[in-house]
Amino acid sequence: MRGLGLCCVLIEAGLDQLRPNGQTPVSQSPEKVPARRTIFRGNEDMDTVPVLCEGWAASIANLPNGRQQILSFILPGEFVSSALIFQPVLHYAVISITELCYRNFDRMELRKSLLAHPDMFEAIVSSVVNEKRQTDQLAIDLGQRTAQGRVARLILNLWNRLSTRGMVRGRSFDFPLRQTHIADAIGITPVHVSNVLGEFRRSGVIEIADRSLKIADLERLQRLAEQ
Amino acid sequence: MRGLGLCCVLIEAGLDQLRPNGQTPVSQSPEKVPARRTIFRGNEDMDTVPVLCEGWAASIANLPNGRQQILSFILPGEFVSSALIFQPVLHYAVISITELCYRNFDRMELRKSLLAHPDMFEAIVSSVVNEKRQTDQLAIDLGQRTAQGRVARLILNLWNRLSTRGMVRGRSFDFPLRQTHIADAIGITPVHVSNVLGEFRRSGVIEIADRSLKIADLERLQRLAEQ
DNA sequence: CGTAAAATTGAGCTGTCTCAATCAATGTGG
DNA sequence: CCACATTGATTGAGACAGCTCAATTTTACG
Repeated sequence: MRGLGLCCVLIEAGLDQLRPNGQTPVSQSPEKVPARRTIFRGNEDMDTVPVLCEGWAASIANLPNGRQQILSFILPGEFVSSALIFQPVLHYAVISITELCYRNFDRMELRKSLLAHPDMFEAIVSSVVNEKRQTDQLAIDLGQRTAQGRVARLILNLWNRLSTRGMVRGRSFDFPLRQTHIADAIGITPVHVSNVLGEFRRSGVIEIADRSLKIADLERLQRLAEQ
Repeated sequence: MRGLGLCCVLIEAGLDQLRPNGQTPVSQSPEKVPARRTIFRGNEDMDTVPVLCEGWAASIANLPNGRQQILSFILPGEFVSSALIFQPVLHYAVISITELCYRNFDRMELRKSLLAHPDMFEAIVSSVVNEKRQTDQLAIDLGQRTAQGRVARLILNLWNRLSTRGMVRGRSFDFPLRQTHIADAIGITPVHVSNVLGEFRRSGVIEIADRSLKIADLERLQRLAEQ
């Protein structure tokens, strides 16, 4: 494990431009978490940088009025928050969606090897920038698109991200989200999520069964995503 | 100017933890732009990093369907996009709101001095992280808040950011935004912006005159911002 | 197997939108 | 510096997307 830990995870993370030749930081042993738990509370001081190894998680903002907004779904290989590499504060809560496993890396150790390995530095930077772009895209969707457009884009977004990780089977993939997750992610009611997914299903755009989603009509889904 | 350029701008940027003792990168001469122009088109390759010196700008996403979302208002001293320091692509368009002035820094030169000056590195990193937090906050507002909450929060947000730059007079400040800017920023119609601002004005929460905004009842505005 | 959580469906309501008309402010050329 | 043209703001009426509340069915889980 020593000297391999981060390397593996970062390559899993799709950061394959990274090929460290020297020592790399090691993680503590992996942590397992059951589905549907709060892993981190939000506004916590953290001196480690957690990376998801298996399962799905979400980062989520809890508002004083009881509402909540999911800011991102976290997929295997991704940092829980790449900002943690640079600042020791986790701003939002993190919940597990499925059963999952993550590893903690020591931030100080990580930062040292960042400066030592330029390609690692680039890999991390591009992960920070990607995270920012995803959030920009979320804001655009929430500000300008209809419920149907948002649902369609969420599905396509997950499909694309899972594709690059080899986690799809053609146009089908594991889809562990509850409709409440979707609702909190795209800013509409669970009831309305059900309506929209119902339309999509009845009109033959998608098929959902056994926590698995199939894109039955990609073109139509893409057209819906323009709304 | 030589050796002073970036230093000044970065201190203007509120990054006052920065106190470089050696050489610092220099900017090209400042560019002036009239109000209401497109400064950058979006999806452009850029090998400079622009920093706003005077005036207000906004970064804005143009959707194929004609709609647009303002992702951030850019105030004097701020980077147009801090991601540009690390990647040579500007993802979204930038428009001038008022007449303004900005400076271009050479990215390569900037990066070199980043690595040479650790406190400069920290300053830049915290500006990247701040930008991310602002976007997260935008997504939360768009996903979970009513029109009134969004308008109230936008006003408070601008007031806070201008305060740290000494650009307020008590609870009044220059407010060059048109209602269409507000509409595009918070994802509602210009018509509805007018309605909400009208309510706020009639109920004595704010006063607007001569492109200047006064927070007349801060507590009430903060309560409205909870919605 | 039983209980809790999630999804579906329906009825009625409301916040925000669209369209449109009017009025005020801002900018421009003669 | 005025007259006109353009852009921005206000107001109203009607429409609709998405919400709330609630009842029922289905699925998941200990």
